[in-house]
Amino acid sequence: MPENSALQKININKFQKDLVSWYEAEKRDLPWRHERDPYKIWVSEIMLQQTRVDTVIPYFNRFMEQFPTVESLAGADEEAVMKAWEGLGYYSRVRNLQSAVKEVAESYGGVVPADKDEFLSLKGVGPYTGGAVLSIAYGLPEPAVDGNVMRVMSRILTIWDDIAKPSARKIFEQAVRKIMYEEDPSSFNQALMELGATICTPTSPACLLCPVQNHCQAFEEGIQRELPVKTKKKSDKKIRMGAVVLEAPDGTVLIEKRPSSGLLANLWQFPNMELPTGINPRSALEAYVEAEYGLNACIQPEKATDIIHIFSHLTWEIDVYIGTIDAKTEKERTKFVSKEDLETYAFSVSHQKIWQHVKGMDK
DNA sequence: AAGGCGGGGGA
DNA sequence: TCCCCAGCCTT
Repeated sequence: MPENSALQKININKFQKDLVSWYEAEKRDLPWRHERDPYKIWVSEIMLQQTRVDTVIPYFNRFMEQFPTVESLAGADEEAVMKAWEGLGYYSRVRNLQSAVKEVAESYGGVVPADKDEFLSLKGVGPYTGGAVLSIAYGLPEPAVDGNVMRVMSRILTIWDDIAKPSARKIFEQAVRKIMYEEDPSSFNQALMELGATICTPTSPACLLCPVQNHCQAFEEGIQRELPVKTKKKSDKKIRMGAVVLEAPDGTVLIEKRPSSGLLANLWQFPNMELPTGINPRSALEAYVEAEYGLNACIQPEKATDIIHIFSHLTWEIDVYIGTIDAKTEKERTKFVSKEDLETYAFSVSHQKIWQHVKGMDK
């Protein structure tokens, strides 16, 4: 909680008016801003978690064409839903979303609950998403504290808590509650986020264009660049991977579905392994294919390409090989698919790149 | 409280 | 390079 003095310096009524009138005049035209359907607002908020607006827009439009209602998503084929999310990242979001939507269909008669406890109990709905949907779709005066809001509020009120710590969120939620514009919580919450996204940016905020400059205590003291306080995360790990595209005599290719939990859960991939140091990747892969799939692989000696893939917490360096197998034995999570069908499966981006490269070699 | 979980764009 | 993005879940 900011000290009382910080909050008391704010003329709350004027702050609300300056912020919301700026928002009404300047807000970006975004697809979900044409919608009132709580389901559609909800989907947009899930997609927007840790994901930029420009990235989300085409995914949102396609998703709404494919799954326009609670019922359509609740009844949709899981593979089709994963394919619609392919490339967007954080795939547990869509698994949880479909699970939650099914619960809405079954337990709430298909109506997204407007009750805070009920909505927050759904899978994948946390404090931010809960506040966002309840305020935007139902007009409830709940805070929706994301990274933008913490940055904006830390500057307005000079809040020095470390926003990297989970405990900080409650500080900002309480601050937002105290200045909440009860007449229009939807516009107020979205205005705080819009300000953070377009004016009150992390580095070099555009304070001279800011509609609430007069209310900003960091600007008054000239310390807007020192806020918010955020500790750095540790550097990431590097992992060397070997992957192989194996073709059967009939021209089909072996793919495998990843485990149902963990990194890139339920996405499809080519056979791959973490490479032990000091061992020939080709022979390591042949032994792996034999042990894992019971298949006798003949892998070309030269690697086809290598791919660097950077996640937020680790890096894969993938050596890619191609080869052939003489038999087709499918196991529980493997499939042999034709080259035309392959692109109907949802792959991680790194393995999409593997296929793009191998496909191009055929010419 | 800390770490896993994707991918891309901007400084 | 590093940061950060309309965060949530598990441990």
